[in-house]
Formats: sequence, structure tokens, C-alpha cells
Amino acid sequence: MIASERMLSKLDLLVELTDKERTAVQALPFRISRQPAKADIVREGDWPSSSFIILEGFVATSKNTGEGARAITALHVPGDMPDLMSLHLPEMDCDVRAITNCVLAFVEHDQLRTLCREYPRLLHGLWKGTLIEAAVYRESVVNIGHRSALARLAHFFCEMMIRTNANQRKARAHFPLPLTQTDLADITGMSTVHVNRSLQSLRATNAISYDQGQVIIHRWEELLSMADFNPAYLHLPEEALTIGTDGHLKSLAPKGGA
Amino acid sequence: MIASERMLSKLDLLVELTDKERTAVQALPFRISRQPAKADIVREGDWPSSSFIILEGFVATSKNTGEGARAITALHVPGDMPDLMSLHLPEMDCDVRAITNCVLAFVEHDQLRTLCREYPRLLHGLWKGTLIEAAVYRESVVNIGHRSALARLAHFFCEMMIRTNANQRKARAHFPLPLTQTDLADITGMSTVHVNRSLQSLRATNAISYDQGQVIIHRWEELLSMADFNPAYLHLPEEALTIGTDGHLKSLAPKGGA
DNA sequence: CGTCGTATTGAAATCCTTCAATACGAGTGG
DNA sequence: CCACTCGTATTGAAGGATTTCAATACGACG
Repeated sequence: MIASERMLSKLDLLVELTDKERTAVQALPFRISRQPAKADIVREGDWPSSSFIILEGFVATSKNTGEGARAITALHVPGDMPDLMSLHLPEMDCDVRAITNCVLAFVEHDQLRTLCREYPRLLHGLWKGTLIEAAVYRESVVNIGHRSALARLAHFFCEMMIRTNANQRKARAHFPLPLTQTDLADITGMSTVHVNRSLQSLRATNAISYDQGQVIIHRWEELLSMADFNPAYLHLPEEALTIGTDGHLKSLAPKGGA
Repeated sequence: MIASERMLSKLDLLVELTDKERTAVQALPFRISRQPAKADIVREGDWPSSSFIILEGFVATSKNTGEGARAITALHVPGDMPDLMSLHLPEMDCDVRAITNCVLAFVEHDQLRTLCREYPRLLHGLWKGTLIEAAVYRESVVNIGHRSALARLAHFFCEMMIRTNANQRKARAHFPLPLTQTDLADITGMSTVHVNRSLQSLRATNAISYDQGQVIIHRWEELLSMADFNPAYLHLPEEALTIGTDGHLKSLAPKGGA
């Protein structure tokens, strides 16, 4: 996939674009870079002069605790720009690592700044993207701090189901999520042993399968309720929340108004 | 304190401003509103047409879990704009509540949008502010997910020490933090009983006192190490991290480079 | 064919929650 | 002024969720 296309389809979830704005994004000079699984892309303390958009693969932002444990603060999927914050925060406060093999497209900050200066709506879109990222963090704080191990995992799967499918035409009840149980532990703040056991309980409900890095959702409604999941915090347009039907998934419109 | 002054001193921590930009901020039409403790300021699901800056008091953003528990995702101090995200995310994904009595200054979104259009550097500053908020969430995810109860509390006190003092000339080792233990429980994701006990352990180290909503830090270095705290994620300028000396606090410059 | 990372399982230890009771101060109405 | 209530802080004890330690299994890879 071409970098500008990926960036445009992400921006389409955030703002309405004119042809002129699309052309401006297409004119951005991207530098494609392939990274193997586990590669450090950016490190805490770095002062990047460019940011990247993920074309393929999974990327995590993580921080190390004093005891040497690695905490994954967020998992990023194709279309995300995990280190966009460096456009305004000069020094990185977290590591950015490739979880799987991945393909990234880098753009110089200067290019992005020029783009933002000339096309305020694109700036608006990028800002909005970072605000949604913050909303995801907010939900993470709730998830990790206030839900049981089982619910935490279920919630994570729900979120990934939506986010990895957000720019597809047809969302599928079957999607790749090639994480180790150690990754899941670092994401959810639990031990690998307990991830293993909770995963077994989760499978035992028959709501979901998770093998070989492939998630298959069998009973979406049940998974939602186990996870206490409401997709509103993802701030996706209605279309992106209406899950297509390759399996037996229905719509995801939040229930009832404010 | 005048609203525009508060906003300017916050912005001064984020970007360098020209006199013209200062004047533009001073010209903003603020609407002052007093809120009693526990008042709902904005609710999940609302579509606000204005945002506010805190002049006095503490405000929390919170979400309710399915089991009816209230999770506080962030605590905001004077100078913060807790619902600024509504400028770009139309629907609120969390509640915003007054923790203490507080004084707020509301500005219409239209006014902010005009300001941003005419003064890109102010826009830059506001965006940067939201990015720092995201960085605080990142650290929260680490704190809640990967540290012990004692460290979690210690970390929270460290953060509040820095953030409440960031716009003072002279930081003090003594500052107000009028929270109930229930609030602390909702913030750190623990039970009130355990907050109570952890607080006692924390006091027993003689690093800190916390009574009557007043924090007194006796041994900053020790508190830092208990908390595994590094202020880099707050992205404050050097000056704001150099703690003055009313007690016996030293500088806070992060140790060693990347 | 040995090694390494990952998944799985058992058992013991511990952190933390829950339940339950008491204490204390502020505010309210008699 | 007293009795009453309510929110908050504190303590004890029991139970449960999760971690840690330790061992085994399994597949990928060189």
C-alpha cells in the first residue's frame, strides 16, 4: 500500500478532505523503512526530526519501570502515527518498538509543519488523531485500573477488533493479532502466567478463539458484555462502527443517548 | 486571578509568545463560573460548545465502569483545560467533575477556533498541551498497571508536587491536595481500605506527610525513588523543574541523557 | 540436534479486596 | 444544646485474585 493512501484513509476517519488537500498529502515525500520484529524504532530520550505512519505490522509504545519491567502503553496498527507527538514534544518520553515485522513510512517534521501551515484542516485532522489517542489512553487507565483480568483481555480484543477494521470496507470477525502472551501481559499489566490462564477462561466462554496470532470472534455481544466495552471513546464515524458480516457480527452503535 | 493571566502562564510553559499573541489571549471573552465540590461540569455524551480553564480548585475526568465504580482517569489543577478535547472531538467520552469547590473560566469554541486561525503559535501551544496530557496518561498506564500500591501513591504525590507548582515562582515542599481517600482510590485503581493502609506505610517512611488535605514532603529524593519517578514525561521547561527551596528540595533535572 | 523463545501447568506465597465494625467531625433540625 | 445523620477515616479478619517460583513441553531456527 502506498503511504499517502494509508494516510488519507486514516484522515478520512477524522475530517472531510477536499481534493486539494488530498493532493497535498499525496505530494508528501515519504521514506519507506522496513523494520524486523523487536526492532527499536525510536527510543526514550531521542529527539526525532521525522515521524512515521505504519503501513503494515504492529508497533508498540513502551516505557521501562525501575524494576526493569517493560510496560506497553499502547499498541498501534496500520494507519497510526505512533510518534507524531514528537512534532511538538521534542524529547521522546517512551520507546517505540516494532512488535511484528513492519513497514513504515517516515515524513520529515518540516514537511508536516508546512502541510499544517497551508492546510488547516489537515492540521485539524492530525490534532484530532492525537486527541483520540489520548482517549484510548483514558480508557486504558480505566481498563487496567478497574477491571478484572478476564475483562481486561476481553476489552483489549474488542478494541483491536474495531481499530484494525476501522479502515476496511468490510469488517471481519476474523483478524490477525500476532502477539505473544508476554506482549499481552505487558499491555494489560498482568503476569504471563495469568494471561495464559485468563486466555483459557476466555476461550472457555466460546466467545472468542485466539490461536496462532489469529483472533476469531464467535459471539460478539457476549464479548462486549464481558469486556464492559463501549466504542464511543474511539470517536469513529458511524460507518466504521457498523461491523460488516463475514461472520455473524451486527452493528456497534452505542446503546441509548447521553 | 484573571482568566487570561492563568491561560498565559500556562501557555508560557508550552511556547514562547509575542506581545501580539498575549494581547489576543487577553482579549478572549471568558465567562467565570463557580462550581461546588462534586458538581458535574460536563457529562459523558455531552456535546460542549465551549471549554474551560481551571482558575482555582481541582477537577477530575472520570468514567464509570459497568459495575458502577467510578474511575478517575486524570486529576486537573489550575491552569489546565480538562475538556479542551471537545474542540475537536464533538462528543465527550468522559465525565468532568469538580473535586473541590472551584472557579472556572469558560471560552466558546468559536473564539478558540478564531484564535487558532489567526495565531498559529497559540494553536501550537494548545495542541502541545493536549499532547502532554496524553503523556501523563501514558505514565498513568505504567503507574497503575505495573507498580505496587505504595509506589503508585508515591508517584501520584510526586506528579502533583510538580504539576501544582509548575507555574509558581517558588515551588514549595508544602502544597494543598484536598482529596478524600476514596478519590485516591479512584485515581490509583485500588480499594479505599488499601489506600488507607498504603498511606500509613508511606507516612511511616517519613518521606511525606498527608493530613487535612495538605501534603508536606520531607524527603524528596526518597519519595522519588520509592515512586520510580522521572519528570521527563511532563515536558516542562527546565525552570519549572528546578524546585525552589522553602523546604529542602533540590533540583529535579533528569539524571543522565538518552 | 541443540538452543532459544514461547506456551502451559502446579503449587505456594502475597498482595489486595471485601465484609464488617468502630470512630470521628461537620452539618441539620428539634 | 443535643440527637441524628452522613461522609470519611480507621482497623480486624477472611477470602480471593494474581504473582512468583519452578518445571515441562513444544516448535522454529541455525
